[in-house]
Amino acid sequence: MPHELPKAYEPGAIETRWADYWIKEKLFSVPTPPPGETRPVFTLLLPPPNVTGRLHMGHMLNQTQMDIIVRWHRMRGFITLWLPGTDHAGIATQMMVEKQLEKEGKKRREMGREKFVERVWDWKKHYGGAILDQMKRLGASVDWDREYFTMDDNLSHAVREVFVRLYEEGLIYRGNYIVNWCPWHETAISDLEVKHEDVAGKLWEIRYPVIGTNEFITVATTRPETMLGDAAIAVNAKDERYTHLHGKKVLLPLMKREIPIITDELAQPEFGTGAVKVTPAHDPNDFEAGKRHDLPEINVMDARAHMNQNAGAYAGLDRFEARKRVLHDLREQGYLVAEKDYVLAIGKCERCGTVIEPRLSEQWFVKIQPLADRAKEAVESGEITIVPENYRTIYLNWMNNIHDWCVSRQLWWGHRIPAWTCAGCKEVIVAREAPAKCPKCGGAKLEQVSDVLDTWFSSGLLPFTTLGWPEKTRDQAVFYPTTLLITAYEILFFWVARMIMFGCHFMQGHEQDAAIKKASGWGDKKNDSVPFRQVYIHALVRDAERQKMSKTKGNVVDPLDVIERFGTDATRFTLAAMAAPGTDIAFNESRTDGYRAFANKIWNAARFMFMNVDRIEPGLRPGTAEGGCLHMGVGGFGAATLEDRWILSRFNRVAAEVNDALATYRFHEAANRIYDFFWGEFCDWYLELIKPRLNFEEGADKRTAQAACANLVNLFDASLRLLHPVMPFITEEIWQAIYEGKAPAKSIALVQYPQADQKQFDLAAETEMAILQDLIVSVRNLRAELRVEPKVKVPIQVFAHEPSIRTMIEHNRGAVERLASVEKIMFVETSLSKLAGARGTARFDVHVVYERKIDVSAECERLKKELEKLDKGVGSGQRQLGNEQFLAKAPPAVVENLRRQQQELAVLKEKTLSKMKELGCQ
RNA sequence: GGGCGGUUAGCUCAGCUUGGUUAGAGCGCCUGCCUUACAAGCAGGAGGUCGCAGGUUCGAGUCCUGCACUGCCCACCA
Repeated sequence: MPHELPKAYEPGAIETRWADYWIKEKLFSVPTPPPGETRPVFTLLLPPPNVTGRLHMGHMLNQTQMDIIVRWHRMRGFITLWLPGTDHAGIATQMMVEKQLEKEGKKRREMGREKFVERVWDWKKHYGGAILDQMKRLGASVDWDREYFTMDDNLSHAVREVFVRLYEEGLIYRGNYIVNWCPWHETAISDLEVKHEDVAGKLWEIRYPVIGTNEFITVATTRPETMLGDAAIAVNAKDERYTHLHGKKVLLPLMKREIPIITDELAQPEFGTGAVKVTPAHDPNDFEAGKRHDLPEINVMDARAHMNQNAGAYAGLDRFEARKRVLHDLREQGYLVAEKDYVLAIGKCERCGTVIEPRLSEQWFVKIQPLADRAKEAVESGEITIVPENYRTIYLNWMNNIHDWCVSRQLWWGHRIPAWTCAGCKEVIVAREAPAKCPKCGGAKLEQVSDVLDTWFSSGLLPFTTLGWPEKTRDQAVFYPTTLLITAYEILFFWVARMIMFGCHFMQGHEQDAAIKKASGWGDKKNDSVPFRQVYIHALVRDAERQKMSKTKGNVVDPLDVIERFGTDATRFTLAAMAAPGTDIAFNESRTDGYRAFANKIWNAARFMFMNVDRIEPGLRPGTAEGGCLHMGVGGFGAATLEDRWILSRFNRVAAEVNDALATYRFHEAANRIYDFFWGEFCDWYLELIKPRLNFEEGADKRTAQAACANLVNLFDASLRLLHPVMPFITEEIWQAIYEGKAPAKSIALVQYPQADQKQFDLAAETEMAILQDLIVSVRNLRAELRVEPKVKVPIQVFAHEPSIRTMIEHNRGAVERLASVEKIMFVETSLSKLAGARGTARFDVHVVYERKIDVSAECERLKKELEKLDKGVGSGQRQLGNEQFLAKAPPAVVENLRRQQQELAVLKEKTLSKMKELGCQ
């Protein structure tokens, strides 16, 4: 059946068809390998997108890179598991559903917890995971049979198990501390969820009258409303300005409360007045100081950051309104001394932007140091490697300055903390399942603690909970540790660090199946408790102006829109080609447009192939591709020509480079190598060179055409396999078309990735081809210089510097004539380089025999520029060659190269000068 | 207050790990071609003192130091 492909590549239809096919055929589902398995294993956990999420460019970059690496491993024969799932995303999801309720005029609290959670589940069932559907469009080759949700029963069970164990080990504790509190969400959040922002604010100086004196003591604050909860004034013991006030008391303005002057390190003499107000319930430093001096903790705000009854006359006011009133009253009563401009870093909730209020409340914390020590060691020892390496330092620095992790959230959506309070004795019981009665007092009235866990608590467990933990499963033996984690820098601390801490702790003593571990290349790694062996941190995708994409700026590029217009393959290729490690990507559509053209190029090259196959050798399919390399000229097709040997050598070199680049996550290098090879070498040269062989006349010997055809098909097949991880759709489409339903596998994704065969490297062919290309390009240049009419074929003279070069040119005479519009080639035995319309190189001189028609002034202008360039080259070369140090110290090959180059430059210069003279240039 | 990155053609970026041809690509621009795979193409061309200043070296876009501009991350100093 003849291959009929539309003239232009239309990605849309093809891509959805194959994406559906891959899923329907379950091509990427991985059953648990039984004991005795000896193939290497590659495991990758998809960073779970939020269940409320929509696909953005960051996901697309992340998933493209993962899919490239995953497909590459799969094609190289690894048992390749890519595990997908979604995160329940506590705060984000709750917020979204709450906003939805708001539109219906309903409120979460009026609804009650049970109904609300039901509603969220409802939402999840209907709309959750839209992002996974979007992923399918990208061709992400994940195992859909293993899809998980962080609140699935088994994962929730594991979360409780972890919590209880940590509690029993003393690594989780409960207590009253100052935490970051979001008054909008009305919940505690972790340090990481607070974003600091420099804002121009004020520093107010307030004076407090010292009781029993006429003096005042002046303090500075950026949050004057908190003074209502002041418990003391602190001065530094060494600060002589205040020595005489030690032990005295001040009268707190507005509240008319007496509070002591204490000495504490909290007050630094250099800052401001050297005296500082102490508000234990509203500032972490003050809280510590309060503990040291046994001060009362006076909380003056409620959960919404409105002033409470402790705030006296200000009760009921919002904190910012209270601030205004307090300042007003202080000013009126003569206590406000100064108001200074001040730049302060205020913390905001990363989700809603509300200014964080430090709040004293009872929360659950993970005691982090013991976990962090191990997590640090895992990276320091190299059991986990982080790429690019500079993130290693960042990670270790963070681990060195880590604080206990507040894991409780005053939310309703999430994993509820497995702890119960006894109504009788107020004892808190932590248990895997709801206890029937209080173990202390026997009371049966037990109520579960209402807090839920930080989302990252459960996602930090995923590397092992998705593999069946706490059971000891075969999946764990095979797939744990996972091989790699590919993720964005943003969640290095949120997620990556926590997975390392939890993994090292809970999988301690775990051993991967020895045979698999060895086959996978981890035989010498001692520590199998780590959640992954490598971490690759990728860049951020920004907009074309390098701005961070954000909804508020309105500069978000929707990947699905880009895909719609340019195709998934082109979009994937763009991201891969721009993903040089370490630098952010400024996403630029014009690049994608260029790669759409690349897809079209591949498409049309395929049309060309099919056109010839159908005519010359219908039903021809690629031969055995042992080891992924090509076998050309086999099957009695005759000896390989120069272009065959050349392209085969080039292909193998490119395959080596691409494999090498992928092994080190140099995605841009892999993509560019393939691009340059396919377009610049395969299409521009190889296809052009074999056209005469393919265009055999009826009645002539068909064998040459058949050989060319076979080579073409083999090479195309191999190139598609090489490209497949980056552009899975177009490669699948053409690959399937080549095999016409008789493919050796269900998908190109399941056949072997090309590996370089060093035996196919052919330096001679590459050198000869370079000369031939140089000759053809030289003639084209000369034709342009001489203004030869486009269709006129011209005779050329060639002086080959060596007989072998002459032979080579003679053998490829047809190519020169065809590709450079040459009428005939005349070989001469004398140098031609000084003639007008001629060019001399190290290997040959060539002269285009044509009476030139030249625009004299334009030509003179051009020659003048060329001369300047040459002069520069000659100048620097002469300087170097005149330098004894250079001659003595530089490697001989470099010197030799320079000498030869100088000779060539000299000839060119002389020629340029004589041309100018001839034209009468000034 | 610490830490990290970027600065190369009009635009977007490679190249720097390992110093050595006349510094590359895509897009855009100019010239000429509808050459039966592809005008989303082909051939040719213009365009860069590689942010600035020093240093190391026979030789620096590449290594070192400082500076400038720019972006990001971390940080409980009122």
